[in-house]
Amino acid sequence: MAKRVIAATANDDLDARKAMILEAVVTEHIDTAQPVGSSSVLQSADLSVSPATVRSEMVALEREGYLAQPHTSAGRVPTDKGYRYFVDHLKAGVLGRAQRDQIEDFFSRVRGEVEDVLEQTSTLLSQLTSYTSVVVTSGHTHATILSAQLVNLDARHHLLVTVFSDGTVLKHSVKASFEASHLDVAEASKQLNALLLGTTLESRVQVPSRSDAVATLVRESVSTLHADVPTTDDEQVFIGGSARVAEAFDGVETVRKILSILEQELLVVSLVEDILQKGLSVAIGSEHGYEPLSSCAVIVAPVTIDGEPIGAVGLLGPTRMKYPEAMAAAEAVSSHLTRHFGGEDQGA
Amino acid sequence: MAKRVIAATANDDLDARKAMILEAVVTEHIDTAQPVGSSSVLQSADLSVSPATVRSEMVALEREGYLAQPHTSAGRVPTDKGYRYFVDHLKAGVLGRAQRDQIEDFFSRVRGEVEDVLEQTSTLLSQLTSYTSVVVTSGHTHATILSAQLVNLDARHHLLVTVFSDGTVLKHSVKASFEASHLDVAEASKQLNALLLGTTLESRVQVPSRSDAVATLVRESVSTLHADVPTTDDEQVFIGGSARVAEAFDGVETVRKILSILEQELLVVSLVEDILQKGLSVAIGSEHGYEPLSSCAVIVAPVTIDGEPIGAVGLLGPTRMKYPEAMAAAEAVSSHLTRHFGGEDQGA
DNA sequence: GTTAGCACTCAGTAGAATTGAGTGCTAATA
DNA sequence: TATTAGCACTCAATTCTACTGAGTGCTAAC
Repeated sequence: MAKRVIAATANDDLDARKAMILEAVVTEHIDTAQPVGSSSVLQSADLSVSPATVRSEMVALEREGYLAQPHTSAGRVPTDKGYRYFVDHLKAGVLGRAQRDQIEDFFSRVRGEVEDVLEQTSTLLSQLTSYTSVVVTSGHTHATILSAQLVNLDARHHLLVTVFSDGTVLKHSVKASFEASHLDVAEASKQLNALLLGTTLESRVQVPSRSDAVATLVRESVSTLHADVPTTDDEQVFIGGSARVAEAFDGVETVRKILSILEQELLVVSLVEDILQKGLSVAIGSEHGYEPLSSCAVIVAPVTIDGEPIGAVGLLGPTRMKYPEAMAAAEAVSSHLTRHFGGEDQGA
Repeated sequence: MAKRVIAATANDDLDARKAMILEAVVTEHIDTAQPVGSSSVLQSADLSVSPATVRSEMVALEREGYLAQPHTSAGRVPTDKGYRYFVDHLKAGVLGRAQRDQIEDFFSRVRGEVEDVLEQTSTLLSQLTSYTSVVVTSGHTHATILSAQLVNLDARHHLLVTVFSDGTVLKHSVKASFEASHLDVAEASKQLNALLLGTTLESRVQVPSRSDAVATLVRESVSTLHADVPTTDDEQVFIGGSARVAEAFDGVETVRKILSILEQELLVVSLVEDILQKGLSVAIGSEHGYEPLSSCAVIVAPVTIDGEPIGAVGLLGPTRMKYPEAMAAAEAVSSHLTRHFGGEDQGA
């Protein structure tokens, strides 16, 4: 009875041999998707012990929650905790020469609007890894307005077009409460530009309180603009390789569930942001709070400008995903993106 | 030998009884996804004949290519040709009360930018039908420019923001070949606006040939703007309910293939446009030229403004999809959309 | 032209037997 | 005390067989 004093759950570190065995199980299982038995462990790890020893170690690993057994007479499968240990003790993964080249090549070629670049990046990342990729941009609430312009569509409909310092352009249709003349709209446009120049979406601006047509237009425009912020925050989501979901997971129902989650962009954004906020770069199984995704692992890497986070790239795969490669790819792409948007200037 | 003179493949119409049998097989198969036997035909169609008679009719229908037999001792399954006949002889499908209400409700509520409306419409259509929906807008090459503005980002980078009569806003980053002063940019902006006002993306405009900074900026801006047209034509694609693919088709590989096709937006656009061009509202199996989608049926319905096609809504499902409901839904939504963008004005 | 009757076909299912990968336990060993 | 060989045991997966039954095509009679 007194024996049970040894290693409970407190100690998070495994002795060398257990660690090797765990690693062997994880890599093997990632490779084959099959439960791993004691003898296959011996083939991949070079331990000079017998299967029996490995078995007893595996019993211990199972007791400590790193491994699990699908059924009595099967090999072991890593638990989320097992994967976590594996990921935490990963030596910085290397990227294949080919992939490195592909990334270099991509970033030396891309041109065009930010949105296009991000969309293509998403495809790239997915091709690199064979997992579904996600590229999100956080709202540009910090960007300042470079230009605001009110364009007349018809008698009561106008379009407020705002250009931000980060190059994004927002449009908002403004339905006026009255019919305004072209001249009024032009004047309102001028005033809006002056008023909003240099402010951010979160700034409070002093709107004119007069009740004439122009002032009313200005007020209505500003309130339309600011009303938008709390709801959407204007994040954007680009998903690449959603078809990969069908490869990586089995079971129609699982595939359906994951796809339908990917369709909900807001959810994807908050998922990614949650993970980043927790300071993780990988969320395995249910480490993020979303049970519907508990059979997934999500890798994220932030994209920054001047140290400020402006978005993130992510990968979504099964918990048995190829962490080293996938993490390396995500990191490489995110840092290239960071560089791309930071030092913008290598174009012809 | 001389007997074989009767009905070859020429005649496209079936006698009443064959038609009833075919219809019974199609509806039954759509319902159950199973091959349909002679006796179940008799249950759904009210023919006062024996199974044996039905069988011999089915042999004929098979010979003429409307039905097929998965294997000798199974019931019959409709061929694409069978579905085609079914669809062509469909009495105008009715929409359920609930769905009608849902559509009404949706269109009475939607607000906001065109893009948002279309995206939500796509979701709506998918929910209505449980199929994957596609909403595409054809390029707005016919829309005229209401406003063009050049905004200074940094020394050499400018953003050309164009507002079109249809409410779309385009942005193009212009990399200048030299550093321009703020004043030059402002002047160029003014000239661009004057120059482009009222033109379309396809118009030829007379650019200034002087070699000063402003004129060069103008030239570079215009060429950037026009360079964009032939490649992208600026169609947009909104896909709703891609998760439905996993429900509607079985076989991981099929699902994967279809998903990966849906990811290629250009392909989707041309698919939809091809079908419309052929004057079809449904393309069954390989009636469109895309073999990868030969297990699908695609329903399309155009969206117009003043008779001009400005886009389309579509549904993608298995060939055994619920044509009457799906077609009715697509039509209802497309006509609501048409009305929504035509008579824009029911807002508060 | 229609139908009853019948032999036939063949996917699907269920059960039984077999296989084999892998385990846990125990007793011997270093 | 840690390791190991040996062995009985477990249980998913596979294979085989037999059987079922839905559905056919054909033929001969109506």
